[in-house]
Amino acid sequence: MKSEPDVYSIDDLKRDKREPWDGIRNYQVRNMFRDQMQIGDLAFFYHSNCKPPAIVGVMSIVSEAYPDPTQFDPKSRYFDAKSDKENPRWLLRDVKYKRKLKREITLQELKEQKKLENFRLNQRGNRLSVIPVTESEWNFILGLE
DNA sequence: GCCAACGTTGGC
DNA sequence: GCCAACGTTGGC
Repeated sequence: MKSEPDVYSIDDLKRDKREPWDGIRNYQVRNMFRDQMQIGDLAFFYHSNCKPPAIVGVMSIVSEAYPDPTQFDPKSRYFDAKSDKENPRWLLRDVKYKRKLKREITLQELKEQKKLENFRLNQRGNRLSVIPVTESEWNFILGLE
């Protein structure tokens, strides 16, 4: 799961311990939140749009999917005037801090790994901010730590 | 700052 | 339903 560190970083999550992962405005990600995730699932925290982009920590999914309140807040940058309270368009899940990696695993390093050729993060043009990770990819990446 | 690779919007 | 124009993401 990607976040820009100057907006919300792994250290922010370490401080907050638990946080709603709000601001998702992409239908594919919305559907993943709704259908694919389960409470207890683990996720990597990825710092995007920074130097260097890297996987920096591990967190867990700790809630079911529920409506993202920022879509109804006109003051929020994530406000969506077309969303309806009766039928909310955007969902989120709460995540909980688990740990920081012992060291950052940079995108560059991930791209150098033959075993991660098919990893979605490594594929060009991939702009999804939440990306599925297979169990073998997960274990391999943790082995790089 | 550039730009590739999307996703979204809206006219037709 | 098509597609041009526009907006966004995010690596570089």
